[in-house]
Amino acid sequence: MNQKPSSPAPEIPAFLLRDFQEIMADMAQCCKERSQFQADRFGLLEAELRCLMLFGDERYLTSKHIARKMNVAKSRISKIVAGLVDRGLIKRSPDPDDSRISLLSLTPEGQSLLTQVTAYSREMSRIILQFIAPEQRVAIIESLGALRTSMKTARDLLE
Amino acid sequence: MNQKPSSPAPEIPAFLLRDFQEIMADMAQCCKERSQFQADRFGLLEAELRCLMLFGDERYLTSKHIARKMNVAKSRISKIVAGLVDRGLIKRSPDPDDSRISLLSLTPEGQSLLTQVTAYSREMSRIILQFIAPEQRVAIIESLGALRTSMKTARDLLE
DNA sequence: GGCTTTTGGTTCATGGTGTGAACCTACTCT
DNA sequence: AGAGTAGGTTCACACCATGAACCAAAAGCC
Repeated sequence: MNQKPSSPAPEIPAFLLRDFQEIMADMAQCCKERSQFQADRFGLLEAELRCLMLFGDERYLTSKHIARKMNVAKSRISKIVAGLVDRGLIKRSPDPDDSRISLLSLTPEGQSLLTQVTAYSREMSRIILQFIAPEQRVAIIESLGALRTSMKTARDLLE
Repeated sequence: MNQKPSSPAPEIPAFLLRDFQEIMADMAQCCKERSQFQADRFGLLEAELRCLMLFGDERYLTSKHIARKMNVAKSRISKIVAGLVDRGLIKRSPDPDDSRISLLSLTPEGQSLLTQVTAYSREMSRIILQFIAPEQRVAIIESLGALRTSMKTARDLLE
C-alpha cells in the first residue's frame, strides 16, 4: 500500500468524521420526530407505543421484562403499563405460581392496534427504503448493521 | 429476472425491512445514550451541550437563531441560554441596531469547553469508525448520506 | 416452622425536556 | 402617531425518567 509511514494514527480524514457526525445527528433527529408523529397518530404516548410494540415478540410480559427491554427504571414501567391498561390495550392476569407478578398481555383492542402500528411502521420503513436504489438496499443495510455493531462496541468501552 | 409477475408491489423483502427497523432502533438508542453520557461528562445538560455546539459554526447567535437550529420553541431557548450564561459559558451583548436582541457569544471558558467537547465528540466518532474496515468507511458514510436524504424526504411527505 | 433476605411492583419526590399562551418591549410600516 | 409585528421572558402544563422508600410475596436458611 502507498501510505505515508511517518504518521502514526491519522487513519480517518477529518471530512469523513465531520460528515459522519452530521449525518448521524440528522438521522437521530428524524427518528425522534418520526416516533413522536407515530405515537400521536395512534393517540398514545411515545413510551406507551414503545411498550406496546414489545408484545409483538412475546405473548406475555411482566413489568420486569418490559423494564429490561425498554432499558428504563421499573418505577417508570408502572406508569406506562397503567396507561396502557387504562386505555384497554393490555390487561393484567395473575401469575398462578407467584402472586407478586402480573402477567401482561394484549387485549383484543391492543392486538388490533398493534397490528395497525406494526403495519404502519413497516410502511414507513418501506417508504424510506424505496428512495434508495434497489440494488443498493442490501448493501446499505449491511453497512448499517456493521455500524450498529461498532456503535455498541464503542459504547461498551465507556464503562 | 425470475420474479413472480402476479404481485404488484412486493419490492422490498420483509426480512430487510425487519432488519432495517431493528438496526435503526438500536442505533437511535446508542446515539441517545452517547449524548447523555457526553453531557454528563462535561457537567452540562443535554440541551445545553447541544446549544453550545452551535457556536462552533457561528460566532454570534441570537435566541431566535438557536431556536430554529435546535428545532425547539423559543421559550425553551430562554431557559437553556440562561443556564449557559449562569455557567459562564456564553455571554449576552446588546445588538447595536435592535435593543430587543441579545447577541450571544462564547466566553473564553465557553470557547475552551467547546474545543474540548468537539475534540471528544470527534474522538468518539473516530472510535466508532475504527471498528469498520478502512476500505468500507467511505462506502458506509455514503450509504448513510443516501439514507439520511431518504429519511428526510419521507418525513416531509407527512405534512 | 420461623427468621432473614431477596424480588416484583407501586408510590412519591425530584428534575430534565419541551410546548403554547400571555405578556412586554421595541421595531416597522403606513 | 397608531397598528401591527417580532424578539424574549415567564408561567402553567405535560411527558420522560430516576432513585428512594415501601409493601407484599417468595426463597433461603438454620
